[in-house]
Amino acid sequence: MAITIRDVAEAAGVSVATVSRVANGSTNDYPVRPQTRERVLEAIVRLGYRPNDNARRLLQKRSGLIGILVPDISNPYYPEVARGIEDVASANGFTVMFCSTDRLPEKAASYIEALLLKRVDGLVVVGGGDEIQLSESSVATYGTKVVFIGRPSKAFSTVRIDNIGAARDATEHLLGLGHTRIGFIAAGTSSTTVTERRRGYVQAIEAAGGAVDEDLIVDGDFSEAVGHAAALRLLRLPDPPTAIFAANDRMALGAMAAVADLGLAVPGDVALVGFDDVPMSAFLRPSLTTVSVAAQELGVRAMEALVKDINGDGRPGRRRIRVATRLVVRDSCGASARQARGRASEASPAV
Amino acid sequence: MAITIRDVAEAAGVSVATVSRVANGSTNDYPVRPQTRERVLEAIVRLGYRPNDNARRLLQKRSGLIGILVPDISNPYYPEVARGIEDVASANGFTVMFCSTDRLPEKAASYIEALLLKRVDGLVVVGGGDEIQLSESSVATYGTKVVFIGRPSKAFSTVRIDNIGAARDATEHLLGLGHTRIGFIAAGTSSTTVTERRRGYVQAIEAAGGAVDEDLIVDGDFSEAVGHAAALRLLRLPDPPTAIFAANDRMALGAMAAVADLGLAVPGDVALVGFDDVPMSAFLRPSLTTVSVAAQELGVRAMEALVKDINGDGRPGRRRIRVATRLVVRDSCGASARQARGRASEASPAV
DNA sequence: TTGTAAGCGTTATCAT
DNA sequence: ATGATAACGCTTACAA
Repeated sequence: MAITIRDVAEAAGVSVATVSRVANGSTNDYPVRPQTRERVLEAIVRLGYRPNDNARRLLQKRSGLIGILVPDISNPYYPEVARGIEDVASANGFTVMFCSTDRLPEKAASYIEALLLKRVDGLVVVGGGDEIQLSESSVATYGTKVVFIGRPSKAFSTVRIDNIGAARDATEHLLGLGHTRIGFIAAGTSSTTVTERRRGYVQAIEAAGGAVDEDLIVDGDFSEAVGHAAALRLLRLPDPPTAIFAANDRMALGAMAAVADLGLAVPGDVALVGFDDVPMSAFLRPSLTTVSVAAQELGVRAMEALVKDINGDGRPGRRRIRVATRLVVRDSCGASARQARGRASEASPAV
Repeated sequence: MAITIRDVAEAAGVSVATVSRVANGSTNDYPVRPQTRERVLEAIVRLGYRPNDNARRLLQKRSGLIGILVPDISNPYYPEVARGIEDVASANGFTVMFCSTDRLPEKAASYIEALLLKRVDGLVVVGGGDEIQLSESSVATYGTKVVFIGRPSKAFSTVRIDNIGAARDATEHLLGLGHTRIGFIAAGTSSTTVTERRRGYVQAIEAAGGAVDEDLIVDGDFSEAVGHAAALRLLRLPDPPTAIFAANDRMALGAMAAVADLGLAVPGDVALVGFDDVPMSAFLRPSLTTVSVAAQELGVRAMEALVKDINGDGRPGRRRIRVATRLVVRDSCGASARQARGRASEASPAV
């Protein structure tokens, strides 16, 4: 039904081999007489011919495909990571397939299966938790190279941030501001990202000689709604926290709303710190103090490692790549309280 | 190098045809003796065999692939649309390839080319502007079915919202609240989405007997940063607007920050209305009044149309599908000013 | 410089 | 119920 290489060959009066040679002119500098090349090119354009990628990939070892598995496409953090991956992938001639598991085991499994079926050359698994089951052997069968971002693994290469250290820093920052009761809004227990951030939180408190009050740690997922509910619960405690550390920015936004809904102020009544530094966070008012993770860089580093593994002729290196984080101190934590206070009081008389 | 159907056949002591039959047991109820099937299945599992999708697709007419082109993956609106597409795509056995053009013509062109090369069965183009050049003929060559979401087309099916009407409603809402000077933060001129929203804004003002002040219309892209800058410019005008209508929620967030940065209050000094109703908007304080567009439904409807076109045996219908929008009145416009005021004053005495 | 032909890994058609 | 074998559309030795 569609235009094939044979149609072009016939139209140009040459063999299919010649057509193939000029069609791949970019990657292949096989000698073809200019005049012939011209004729073939003309036929290609006239007929609108495009080589069938399936056929082409069939006899090459590579599919040229990279699969990306993210837990939740609606979290603005993941698109940033994806962009980093995407940039270096396309720079290296790979096409990216982006799949969101919604943290559902069945969806994750079916995507992994589909990607393996498609013989992706590489697989990037970003975050997520137990829902993702990826055996080393299943991936090894077809030599698929794998790299994890933000999740641990003994078997595969990983690109990670120091969640524990970053969370400890954030918590210490709050501690340093004089807070002793600091709430922590976690996000499930399945994801190591969160358990690590939680550990950092605990470490900081214990290092400061404090005792961890389990009432101050409340579970969530990663959404605004749950952050809102969690903060509400925290703030209605008999002895509520004076600061809240949320495991991600979206939940921090929810928490910020909860504080306002209770007639309280950030950071005056409740100091707030998030995690991720998604684009919106700088534009909240008060602007959100948060841990900046250079999401795009995570993607870049991961894909760079993948490209090396794919092009490399042996078994993949089990790389352990670390990307630095940075606590971005803005207004929500109260460290710059004077300025924030100033702004707020300016606002009051107006209307 | 990898396990092929022949390896399995040999291991199980059967022909490749038999292996193929049991490997496709799900879609194919060809009779195979249970005992034989068992043996083959065992070999498949033991060897970790997975049929090569390229080879398989090569002799079927369909690729089973759907391409999605979005302008900007970091805008939380698009992932919602993508999820709608994704859901019905996978329910119908299609795999989705998600591509973000970043509004760059070269990126768009190269993605389109790659998707056509891959013989995607369907292509969903979401939003975007001039950067996307898609000729009817290039797509027709391989029978690729196309549907546009939120962008007009004579040639292809479209799923759209009534941008003009929705923007008019939003503006009229502001007008009804007593505002006469209403700023509009646009977002480039290339996207019809924005030109239409702008037209609705203009229509509402003119219908109310007002004159459109070009100074009150300021250009932007779709980001928070630009919304912030645009609002700043608007509010520093000699005769600043008392209300601002932003062409999307991210810019509205930026505008909200700008208002606060000038020591003013939303909605007291400046009423604010956005467009999209992304998840965050309900959790801003004041919560953002915005036009809810049911992004997911857009995706669902588009993909449903695509599935019909792909399965349908003829040329695709040029469908014109409309999805309703709804103005979600929250606090930022001041319509529920009393409550909002109440909350704010509760907040003041606290610390 | 160009053409011929042998695969690539499947599925589908036809025998058996 | 099972097995040969011919495609599918392409690239690439190898021949010419």
